[in-house]
Amino acid sequence: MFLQIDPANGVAVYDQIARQIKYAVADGALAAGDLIPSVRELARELTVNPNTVSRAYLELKREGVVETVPGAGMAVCAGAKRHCQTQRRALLADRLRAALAEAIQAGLQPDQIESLVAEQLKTLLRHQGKGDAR
Amino acid sequence: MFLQIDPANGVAVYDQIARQIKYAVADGALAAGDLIPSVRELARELTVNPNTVSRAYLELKREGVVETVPGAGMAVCAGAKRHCQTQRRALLADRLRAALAEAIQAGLQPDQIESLVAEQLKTLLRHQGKGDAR
Amino acid sequence: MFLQIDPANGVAVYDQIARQIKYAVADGALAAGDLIPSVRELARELTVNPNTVSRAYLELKREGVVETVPGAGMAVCAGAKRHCQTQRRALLADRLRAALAEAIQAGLQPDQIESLVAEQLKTLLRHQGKGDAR
Amino acid sequence: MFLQIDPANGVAVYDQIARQIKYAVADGALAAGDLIPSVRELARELTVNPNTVSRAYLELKREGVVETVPGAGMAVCAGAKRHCQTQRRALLADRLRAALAEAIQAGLQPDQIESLVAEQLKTLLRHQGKGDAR
DNA sequence: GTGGTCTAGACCACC
DNA sequence: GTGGTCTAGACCACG
Repeated sequence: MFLQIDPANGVAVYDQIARQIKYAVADGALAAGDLIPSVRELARELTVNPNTVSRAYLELKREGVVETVPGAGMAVCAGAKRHCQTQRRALLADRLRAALAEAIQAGLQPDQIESLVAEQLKTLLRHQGKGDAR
Repeated sequence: MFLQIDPANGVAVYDQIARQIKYAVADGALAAGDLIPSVRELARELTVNPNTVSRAYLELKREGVVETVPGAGMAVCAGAKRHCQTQRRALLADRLRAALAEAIQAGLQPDQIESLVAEQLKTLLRHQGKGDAR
Repeated sequence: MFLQIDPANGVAVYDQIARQIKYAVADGALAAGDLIPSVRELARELTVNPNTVSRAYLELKREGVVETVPGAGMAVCAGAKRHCQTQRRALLADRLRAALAEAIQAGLQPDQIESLVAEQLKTLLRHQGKGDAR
Repeated sequence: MFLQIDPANGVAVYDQIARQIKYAVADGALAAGDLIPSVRELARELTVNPNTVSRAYLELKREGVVETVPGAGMAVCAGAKRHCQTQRRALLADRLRAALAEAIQAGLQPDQIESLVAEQLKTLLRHQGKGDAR
């Protein structure tokens, strides 16, 4: 599977898993009806405890992104794509807003903030262009 | 004092306190030699556990932002302003980078990200212009 | 056949099958000596794993509701009707008791519970009267 | 605390805990702002693993019934009472409807169902009146 | 094979 | 003291 987990990220592992699967659904990489990897399989692949994967899947089920198909595994729900797209945008907007708000509150001027954003974005895109092109 | 603490922020309370004091120093709101509030006073004002304030002050002392002035309290160190400005930039850059990195990893295109940033920034500045200009 | 299976029902599929067949026997829709569908046939019809149907039939055989007729298939036993009627009453009483017990434990007053029951029953009967009268 | 857990209930222990706390909130036994027992304390009291309690609390938090107060524990949220009352009614109505629907589908006549309900309810109330009067 | 639940015990940050 | 996360390993029902 296509997940990249960083255990020392601050963000909980189960959350990283859930989020990236939601992103995959939003992106169309996972379509309605597709089975996601089994708990044990993904746990093995990420070298993570099955409970951790299970918790991520629980979260996804709770949000209506996947449903369990008895005996088969867990499959992406019908209306999940739209839900994930909406949520993705809201989530990212929130995070950005929080970061920008702190910059403002810290006394940075708008042009300073803009240059900071531009700089970070450029760096990230360069890095991604080089090695991270999955 | 001029601090705004949100206990349900994700960010630890002690960290919010320390950070906002550093921002004040970076901004010149607190100048070298100025006394910061006593632990007990600030704790009462923020309705926060004194231990929490204490930990924030410990952090500030460790970083050389403030120093104990026997018999008086704690005062902003000489030279702290430059240090705080540098660190402020680094802190904010980190937060911004994290948010932008997630947007990239979520599959958003650079132009989508830029428009998201611009939108959020505009909203924040408008709000701040009106009432929130503390 | 006349079975309606809901795989996401909480109740196990094999149990739904076994129960509905017993209900049919209790009701007289299946009489002593009648052949029930073959495992493979019913499995195909319900788009369910043959093992699942098999398990349901095993349960029915174990309870003495059906018996294997060599060379023919499985037939409803003599005397099964009475047994099924008794068991049907017990099964349904159990389910009702569980639901009512939870209502009591949730702090609802007896009259509140009664009105809830009456309301649900009325709705169900109206719906069944219209289209769902299979 | 006032919880009664039956580990052999079919219903998951964590679910029993979460439900009964929600019922307590709906009933007013727990008011907004009240701290619920700590994970470890309740685990000890119910002789259950702390993880199980934790999972129940996670569920409650997710539903907006409680929120964590850093360093203090978990407290009932402001609007929780109404939410819990609404949900309690919906939940119980669902369970009743399901039980009644099965009775109808099993071929019972409305008057048979009514007598079944009345009988079970009477038994339950008598039992509760005798020993279960917590 | 699948998911779901539970136990036991550990480590962490925060207050 | 508090909650949050993770690991490890077990048992269960279901298909």
